[in-house]
Amino acid sequence: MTIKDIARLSGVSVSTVSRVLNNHPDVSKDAKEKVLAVVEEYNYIPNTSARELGKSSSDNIGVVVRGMSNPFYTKIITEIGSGIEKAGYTMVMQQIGSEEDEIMTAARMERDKRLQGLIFLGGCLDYTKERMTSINVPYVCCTFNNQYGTLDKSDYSSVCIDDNQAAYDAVEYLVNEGHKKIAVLLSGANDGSVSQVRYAGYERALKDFGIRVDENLIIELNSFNIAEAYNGMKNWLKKKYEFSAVFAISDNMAMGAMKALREAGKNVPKDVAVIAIDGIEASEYMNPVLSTICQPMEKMGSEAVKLLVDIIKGKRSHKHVIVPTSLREGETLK
Amino acid sequence: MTIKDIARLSGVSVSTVSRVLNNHPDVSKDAKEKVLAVVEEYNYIPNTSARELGKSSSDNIGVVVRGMSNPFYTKIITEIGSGIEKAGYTMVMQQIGSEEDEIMTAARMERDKRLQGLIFLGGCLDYTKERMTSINVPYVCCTFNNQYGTLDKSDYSSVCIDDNQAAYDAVEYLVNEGHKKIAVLLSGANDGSVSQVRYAGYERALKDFGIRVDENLIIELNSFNIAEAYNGMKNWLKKKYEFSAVFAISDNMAMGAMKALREAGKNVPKDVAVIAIDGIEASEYMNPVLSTICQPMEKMGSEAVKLLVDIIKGKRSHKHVIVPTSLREGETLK
DNA sequence: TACTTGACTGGAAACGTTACCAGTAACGGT
DNA sequence: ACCGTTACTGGTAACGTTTCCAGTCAAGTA
Repeated sequence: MTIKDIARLSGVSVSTVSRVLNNHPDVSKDAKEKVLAVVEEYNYIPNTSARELGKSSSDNIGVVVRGMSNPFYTKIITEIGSGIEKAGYTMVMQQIGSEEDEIMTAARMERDKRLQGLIFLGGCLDYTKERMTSINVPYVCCTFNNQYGTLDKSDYSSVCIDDNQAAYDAVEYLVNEGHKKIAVLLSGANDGSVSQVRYAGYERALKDFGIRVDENLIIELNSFNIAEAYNGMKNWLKKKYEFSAVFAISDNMAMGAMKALREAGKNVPKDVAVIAIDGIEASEYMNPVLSTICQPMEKMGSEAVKLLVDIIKGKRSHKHVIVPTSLREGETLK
Repeated sequence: MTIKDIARLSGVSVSTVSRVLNNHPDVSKDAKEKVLAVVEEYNYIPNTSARELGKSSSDNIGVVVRGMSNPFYTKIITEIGSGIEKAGYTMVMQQIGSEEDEIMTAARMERDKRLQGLIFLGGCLDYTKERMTSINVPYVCCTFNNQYGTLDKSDYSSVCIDDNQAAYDAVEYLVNEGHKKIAVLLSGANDGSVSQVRYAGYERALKDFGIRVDENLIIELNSFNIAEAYNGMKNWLKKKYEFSAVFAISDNMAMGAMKALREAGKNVPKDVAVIAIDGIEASEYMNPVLSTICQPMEKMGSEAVKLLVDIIKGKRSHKHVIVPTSLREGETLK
């Protein structure tokens, strides 16, 4: 079944069929009906490859995810997927490990799959203006915004929370409960991005509240991995530094850390208060329930898609969206 | 940059360039080198649409996921994604809600994206022989195997654990601890599939150990959703049925249920023992650590891809793989 | 020597669309 | 009566590959 067969069967030309299928104007009601009837009858589906070749473009939107194992991303991806679908595009997802280069991956994808746009999820700070020249389609950074990077704000879009402020808020909650020795659980320089920004918020808060930053209370991990947080915390606890609270820059880390605390005989929240950022579902079912600054994951996903699609269609220019956070008062604070 | 340009620049014909790019035999070493040099120099990437059109086929493998929100699937998807990538194919993923029809979705995808094969993740029991005739490429069912369905075993492949036996094992552990009043948390008929099979294992075990099935101890939910398990358990607890253990057919459900138990003042495991099936990462970090029958998620994902690719390439015929489970002895058993 | 084989090559017709261009017919305004 | 416009239509050249076919040339064989 090709467009030619449809043309023959409905008694019009190939051009007319193509016009009908693409909702072009200038086609008579009569012709339209005839064509659609035949299309319906034979359950005809156009050949995507041929269509893409003809148009020299596609309806593909690329999604590059760094570290999909973090459950925080799952919800966002789900939302992005259905958003892309609904907008009539196709999602082409590529997950990459921490060692791979997402910009090169994206550039390859862009050409290979003839992408119309890109969404980066969980990216890094090292997006530089020069490197991004290899990307020739509009892109949206979801969950980070290259705040300290060299990118030109008018060259891309972003959807994220105010990470610095979220961290600040978290620390403020702890300080208000009387905590002064606040350990911070973060991911090392390589994984950069969000981790660094949130750390900056931690530092800013401490400074504001007149608390000295204590190097010994900084627990640096290599990733956002839950198991690693567990091990990292376990090792750090052996050093017996004094502390009364933990600020984990992600729920996942907090979950790992809490297990280590429990095993070390520390009661949360009696002995140690814990707060984090993310608001994933699992952490709401822990015992005790994790107190955390929630990111509106669904909204972030749908917003990223909406933005990108509008930009692709030329309906708007690049924009940087800061979505609001909310506190989940769990049982780990006091 | 097209194949024509490459041909011109390397002084050979288009055909030869095509042959080089596709690793066809019968091309001289000399020509091959010249072409590859030019390809390298100009960083040429073939046009996928044109290639697909020319071959009237693609390198796409479809993945249809029902309910990606269940973290159990995330790991499998990750593995499937990288497996497909490594095999030189492209993953086209489509997630569907509980109300959508995955067979129709798959059939549409197959034609639209010119799929070479399909992987179904988290499917249903209602795959019937007639309905599956709309799928004309090989497919692999991952995490379920249509055990009670009407499909012909030689028409498809599957990779899953022995769900019936896993449930049996779980119940056996409980019985060995002396439990007789074992509540079961499962997902209602619509969501069928795995839930039904596991329930059958529960029943079989009870029968084997001389315990009567008590309708009151069957807690039926509408999905595998954690929040729903929480609410379902909460409501069920109001009925004050006597019970000493809970068998949840999935980790996610167990996590929801445990929160409800906690809030009802029931201590796990002192008052109530809990066991589940899945072995997701989060449940290992709960307090208490969930005891569960682990599925080898990575293996299941990679196995599914390997099987499918081999079948696509004609290297083997359909096969049904049962992967082994393992017990994670957590802290919810005694 | 003549004939076959094998290794390699190029030309060109597909593949199934889109988009441009030219063309027709009907209709309104001068 | 003529022209311009509008509403529609069909023909056909792209789009960038793959693949088939026919060919060349050199080496091996009878």
